[in-house]
Amino acid sequence: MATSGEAITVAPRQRRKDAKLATIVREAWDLARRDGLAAISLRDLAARVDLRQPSLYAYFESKHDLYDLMFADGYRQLLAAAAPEIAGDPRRRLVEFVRRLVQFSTEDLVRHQLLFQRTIPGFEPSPESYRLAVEFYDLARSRLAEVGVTAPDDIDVFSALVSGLGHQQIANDPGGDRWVRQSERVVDMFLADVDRRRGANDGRGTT
Amino acid sequence: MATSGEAITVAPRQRRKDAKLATIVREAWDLARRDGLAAISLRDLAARVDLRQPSLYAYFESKHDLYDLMFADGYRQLLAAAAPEIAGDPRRRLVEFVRRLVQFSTEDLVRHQLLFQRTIPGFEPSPESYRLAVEFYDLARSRLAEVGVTAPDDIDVFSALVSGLGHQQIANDPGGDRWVRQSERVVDMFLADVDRRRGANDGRGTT
DNA sequence: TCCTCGATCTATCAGTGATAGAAAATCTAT
DNA sequence: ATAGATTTTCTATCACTGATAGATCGAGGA
Repeated sequence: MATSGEAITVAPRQRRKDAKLATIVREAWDLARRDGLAAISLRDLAARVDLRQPSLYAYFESKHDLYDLMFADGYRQLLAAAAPEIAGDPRRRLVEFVRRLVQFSTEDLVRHQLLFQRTIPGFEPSPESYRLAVEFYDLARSRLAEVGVTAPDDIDVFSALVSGLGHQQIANDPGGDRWVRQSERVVDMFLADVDRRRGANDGRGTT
Repeated sequence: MATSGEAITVAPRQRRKDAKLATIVREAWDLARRDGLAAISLRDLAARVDLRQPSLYAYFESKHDLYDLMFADGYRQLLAAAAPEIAGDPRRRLVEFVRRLVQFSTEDLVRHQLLFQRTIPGFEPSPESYRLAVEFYDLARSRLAEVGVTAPDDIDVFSALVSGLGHQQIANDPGGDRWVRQSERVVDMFLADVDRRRGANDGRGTT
């Protein structure tokens, strides 16, 4: 009675605030998609959630703080898109993982900019938000480990391949699949290279 | 006398204006590197070139137009960095070409953002500036043709590899060489993949 | 029922890009 | 050399931005 009483009485205010904050973040994404990430107007945003502009500061401390909320939200979306288990052998799991990442990039330009490009002057994710990013990179590393890739250089090269596919896709064929469909080829190319180098110095390759 | 007279009399005004415009663009890059691309203040910029803010509008029509001048300037820098001839066989020439591109990206974050990322809301390069970008991509295509790569899919994959190296380098190791030094490996990986696929359908690969 | 404190408001600030129109500087031609 | 024309720069101002101060309102707990 005592504990549940406390929890319930504290809840309603906090619950409404959390719900409204979620609405704010959702509308902020919508505005960003319409006008551009840096062009979000707090007055526009406030109007969309039935508030005046200064009232927003009850939900975040600054515009950068709003970007931080969106950053964390974006990485949660990424984890939700990338984490679900995939059936099949490790190679196939890696291919599908890559395909999901490139697909994720192409779905939302401004989300891609906020998560993967340093596009807002002065913005840096908070430690709490950054933890979500690290969580994602750990997930990627584990997918790679499943196919036996653990060397830092190999991981660096792999990260470049994936980010390159995503970047080209969104920059030159937004909404299409011109680079998404290269996912399997690029993974095979990468795995063949790792194999070839593991097979060792047969003359070319590493100097 | 007549023609040279005309040319000389018209020149001084235009020459001074061109020189001042060059100064403005140079100072704009400097401000962008300090404060961020989107955070350039026209009043700050004007103060640096001994003008008041409205006077800048004699040199460009809007802030987007300033970005366009910087965009063109950036691609001229890229062409200057990438175009010089390279000695050696085609493969070596391609490796060095890629190394130069990745190096170019890492040298200047905001330049990379303006040239390769759609970071300024609403900004699109003018046809005249875009022509410089096309010129660069033609140069890249010719380097690829030298090693026998002309298929659109191959070019797409190559572009993803290079942009991925540049992106990771500037995002995660600005000023360093963690991805720059993977240039040769990535080119060899790519060429081996093209060869392997040219060697044809030995069971895996294309479906 | 009172009263506290959280939520929202109005009013205002300095700074932004952009425009209008006056003043100053420079070149051209008589 | 001087008058006229043109270019360049200026001051003053606009609407809009993110942010802050302080008053007002309203729901929750005693």
